[in-house]
Amino acid sequence: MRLATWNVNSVKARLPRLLPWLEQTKPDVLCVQETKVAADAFPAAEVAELGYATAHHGEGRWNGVALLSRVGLDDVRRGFDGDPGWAGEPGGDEALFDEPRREARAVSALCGGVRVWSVYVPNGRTPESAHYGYKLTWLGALRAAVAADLAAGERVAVCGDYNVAPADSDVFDPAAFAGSTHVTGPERDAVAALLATGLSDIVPKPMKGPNPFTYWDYRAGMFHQDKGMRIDLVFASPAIADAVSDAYIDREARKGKGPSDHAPVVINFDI
DNA sequence: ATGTCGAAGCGTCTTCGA
Repeated sequence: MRLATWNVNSVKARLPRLLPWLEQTKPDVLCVQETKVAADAFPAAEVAELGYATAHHGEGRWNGVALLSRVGLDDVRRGFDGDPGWAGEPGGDEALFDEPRREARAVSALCGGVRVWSVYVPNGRTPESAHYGYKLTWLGALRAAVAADLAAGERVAVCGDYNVAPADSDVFDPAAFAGSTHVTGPERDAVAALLATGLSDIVPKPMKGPNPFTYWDYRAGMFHQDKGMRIDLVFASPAIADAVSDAYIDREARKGKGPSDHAPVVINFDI
């Protein structure tokens, strides 16, 4: 089975890159993040022509996650129990409202015998913002939901944009991130706690250079200088992790005309 | 490392988030 995850930064804008990539790479399952389209606006017909069924969880301007599968797509779950929701404006960093609203940041389904999750973890903005607290709480709730899947005996792969670099080696210069989100102790602890439910971090090999980065800012030639981060992660339960035959970052997809700022992570395994 | 990109609003620019 070939499983991939890709933050496409708008599925509408990225369709001219996504469709050829699917044809070339032929993943069995692709986890997509930041679709940025309403629930019914995912280009499902276009990917269906390539043999993929779609489960999309979307809300419009922000967020949005999807699963594309050609090996089955059963028991689809949009969101998860315990999701705390965000009590602010969709784009703001302050909590303003009494009633948090759940955002389209997680979808899971059974694909080829695996409970596959596509997740888009809240950014956190700054460590001082309410959004940062939301990020930590959200990760804690995700941990509980994934633990329930494992307790139910499912094989599990939690894939997506975690907006956390697990280690200093996952950023181009730790000093440049002092005081920033993505590298703080509490964020790394929350990700470690998710792993501690019984998952392994499948670290992909970079196809060029020493750094396993999956994201490079569009600005300032960051990609060409390889000033990136590893924030797109695949966490897999033992039956999968022990069966991985290959794992790589498709940096070719970050090149050329109209790329996403994230590259796909692809893993192959035999179960 | 703040150099770009994408969405949305009533908009052919501005604002915001990432």
